[in-house]
Amino acid sequence: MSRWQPNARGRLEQAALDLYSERGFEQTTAAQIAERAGLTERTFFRHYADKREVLFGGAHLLQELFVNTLADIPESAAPIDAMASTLETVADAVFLERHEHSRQRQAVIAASAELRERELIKLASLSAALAATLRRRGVDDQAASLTAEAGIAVFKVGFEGWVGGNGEHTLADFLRESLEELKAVAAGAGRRKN
Amino acid sequence: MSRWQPNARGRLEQAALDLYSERGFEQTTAAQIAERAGLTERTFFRHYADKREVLFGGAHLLQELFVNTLADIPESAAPIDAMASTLETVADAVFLERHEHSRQRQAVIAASAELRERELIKLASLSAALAATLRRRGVDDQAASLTAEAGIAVFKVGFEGWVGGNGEHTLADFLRESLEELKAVAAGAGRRKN
DNA sequence: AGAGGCCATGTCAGTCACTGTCATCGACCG
DNA sequence: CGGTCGATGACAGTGACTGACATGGCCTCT
Repeated sequence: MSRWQPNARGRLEQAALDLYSERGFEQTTAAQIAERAGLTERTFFRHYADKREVLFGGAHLLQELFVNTLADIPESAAPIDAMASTLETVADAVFLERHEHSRQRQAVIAASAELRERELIKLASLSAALAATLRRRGVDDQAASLTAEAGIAVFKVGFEGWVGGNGEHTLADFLRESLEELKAVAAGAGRRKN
Repeated sequence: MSRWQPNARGRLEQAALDLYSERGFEQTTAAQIAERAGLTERTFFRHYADKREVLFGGAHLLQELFVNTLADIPESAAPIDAMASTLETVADAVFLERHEHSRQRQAVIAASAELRERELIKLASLSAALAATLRRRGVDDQAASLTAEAGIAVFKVGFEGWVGGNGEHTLADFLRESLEELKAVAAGAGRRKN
């Protein structure tokens, strides 16, 4: 019999997501999350640097997956194709079974400006890491930054479409569509309505 | 003789930028900013919703300028060209005489994760406003989002180059270069080093 | 000119995010 | 069995931010 229940982090994350969903992020105190998880406020802040971070615990692993996936693609591929392939691979590896979970999580984030800020800086960090990986593959500085930023833009737009959809199409489907649209736009052929 | 010195907001902004530069954002308290501006902490928070916002007072006006500029471009222009033109027009209207000021401000922001978060959400807001403007011009939803995101990416990369440069070239110069690079990247021709 | 309202600011008390410090106590190691 | 370690608790403190109310020049209306 151990002194504490196991998986403190997991309990904190679950309690936080539930409370943020029920009453909103701003209306939830760290002490309430800790209490629901059977811990104290002080312990909450030992596991997470701040109230928002508890929703982004997986971001580091996700970024690693992105970077490793991109690094494993043959350097013969054009940067934009390497990015496209990376996005699709990660989408299939992580987001195939998570439509409902992603939807709930995204709803919570969208409802709070503070959480949106945190999500944006995570995406910026991801973009910087992808750009650095492209540079290691021999891509020019500026081209690497722009390829990574474009990839993130494609991901944002595709993800938004996927989360708002009914689950009939996979995230990878949305990403392919989004990438094609970006190529069309960059070529000066932005699509008109209808 | 009026009861208070005029231009409270301006004094607060100057005091904040100075203090953030001198001792860093986290090491500066709102009370210190207010004191240097000859006001109280409470008054600081009457003018700015939080400690970060004092550095972003002009963002709303800048966004308006972007949107109005884009809205004034003939609808016959391709979306990406309208975006490109908008970026250059704004660059020449606002950032011609501000190289040193932009450099100092950007250094302060880059030094603080919290300030970077705030900057990212301002850029996201700008992107959303530009996308909405493109939609009003008859551009398809997804194409509008991607054109706006691409424009912001071009702006980020160009701005970074300009701020890091010696002032020989204008921001508009950097933006043109960045846009060309994005077009090359999207076409599958990302530039290699050297 | 005088009355009254307006509005930017001051004052003060309160909540909550987050931190530093020290105590506790089961687990594990030798 | 004694000692160390690691996760947690307890508690006090700082600083961001808010709500409520007071103050006193300034403007308007008469």
